[in-house]
Amino acid sequence: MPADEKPTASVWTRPRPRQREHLTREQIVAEAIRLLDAEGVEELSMRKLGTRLGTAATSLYRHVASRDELIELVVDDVYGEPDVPTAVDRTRWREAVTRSATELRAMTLRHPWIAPELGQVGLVHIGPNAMRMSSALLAQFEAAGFPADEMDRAMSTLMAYVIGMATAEAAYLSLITRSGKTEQEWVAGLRPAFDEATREHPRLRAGSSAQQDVHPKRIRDDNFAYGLDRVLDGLAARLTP
Amino acid sequence: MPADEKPTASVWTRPRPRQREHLTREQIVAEAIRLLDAEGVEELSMRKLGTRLGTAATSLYRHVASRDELIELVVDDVYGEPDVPTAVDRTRWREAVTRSATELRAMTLRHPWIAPELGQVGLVHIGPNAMRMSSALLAQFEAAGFPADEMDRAMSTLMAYVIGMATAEAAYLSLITRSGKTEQEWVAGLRPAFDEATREHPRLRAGSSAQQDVHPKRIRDDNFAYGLDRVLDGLAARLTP
DNA sequence: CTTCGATGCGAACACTGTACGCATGACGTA
DNA sequence: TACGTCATGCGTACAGTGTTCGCATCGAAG
Repeated sequence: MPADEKPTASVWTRPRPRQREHLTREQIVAEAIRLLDAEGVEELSMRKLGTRLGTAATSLYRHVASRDELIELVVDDVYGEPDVPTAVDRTRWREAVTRSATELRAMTLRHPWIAPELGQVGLVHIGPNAMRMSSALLAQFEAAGFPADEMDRAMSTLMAYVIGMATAEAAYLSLITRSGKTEQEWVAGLRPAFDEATREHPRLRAGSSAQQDVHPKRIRDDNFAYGLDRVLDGLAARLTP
Repeated sequence: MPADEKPTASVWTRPRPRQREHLTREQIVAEAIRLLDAEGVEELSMRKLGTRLGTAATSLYRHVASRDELIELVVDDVYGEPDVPTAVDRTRWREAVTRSATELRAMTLRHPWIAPELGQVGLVHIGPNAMRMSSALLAQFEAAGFPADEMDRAMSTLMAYVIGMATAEAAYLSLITRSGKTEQEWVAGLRPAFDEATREHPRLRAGSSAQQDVHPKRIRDDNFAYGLDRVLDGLAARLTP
């Protein structure tokens, strides 16, 4: 065997032709979501994703135009998760909307990395799942009795609240995850710095110190429910004059 | 003159010692904001920013620990822009809050790149400007008569709505800016694709086609005002039972 | 068996954030 | 005036990024 043989010349060194069960866009998106959930958005690189899928990074470009497009696909895929009620009867629209809002929040908390993307791609997505979701949500406001020219403003109001709130929570939880501590440890550890920073703004301290012992997750759930109720109160007032 | 002389050996090739008017953190932040406004967040690189300031990229690290920290500084600096009323009398809290919300939205629209950052850093910032702003806003809810344990929930509700709405708008406007067209051209150009995409969800088309001739900016302003009024209605209902 | 389009992939390019170490300036002290 | 010290600027380098290109190889169709 000559020493200078090219690597591809030997049957042994040449990589076995891989089992050609074709790489699909769906597999790529699914694995990307797994990677994003595990490591966050800035740890998603094409090479790392390729490795996880057992392919070279550049192979991904046969199925996806760019990293940005991949993220668009990933976002729309996640939009397929929330289970928003479709058929609604007139008297229970508020239940349905509450349920939808809760599902959307849960979606964002399951995938905290999605929040900044929503801020980059916008809240109006044209992916199929996002459209299905929006359409179903809009149907709920229609069933509630909102006139046609007010329906989408009502929906935007709700969506803005939900996304805004969930974004704040997601960012907060991402920080904690990156720090490697539990939420309670993290809160406790930050308290001195927080007290120091709020020395000049004692008002900001009032609300949080009252609930010092309550489980943080409970607080967040309550906060979300409180605001959601206020928003729905305000919207409902438009229906019964 | 020997041919192999090192560049630093000659008085002529050696760069003149630069006028040492020290680079400051303030200058860096200010120039970063200018660059971000002009080119967006992913065009902000340390080298490009250095060039604009007439320094080497690595010099920036004497004043700023990392790119991420720079962005934190930049975000807090922008939080210094909105003019939120501080002293409020009991009967006019709603005016004050409306004014604050409008200022916050304007801030986000002036600097659309800030929206994704809010989703990454969180809505609760510990920068001095962000804290001053939060404190002033909270004072308005206090003046309105919200009990201490409800004040910050009310504020969070409002902030979530404002940030959510402004984020959506900012993302939308960023897209348009990047396309190089005016908002009206862009809307018109996208209409066919939109109609195609909404073929299966005709509900989504209803609201937008009704306002086809209205100036888009007007629509956005109205949408924001509508939702803000609903949120404030819902909050106000807690004060006068 | 041959041909052909679709797919995987190695190499390369331009670019990124940032660590390191050296040079140079300004400044307090002798 | 001379020296030492410290903060600052910056050239170099490294590991990593997204993406393009061209070649190799495959499955299926003719």
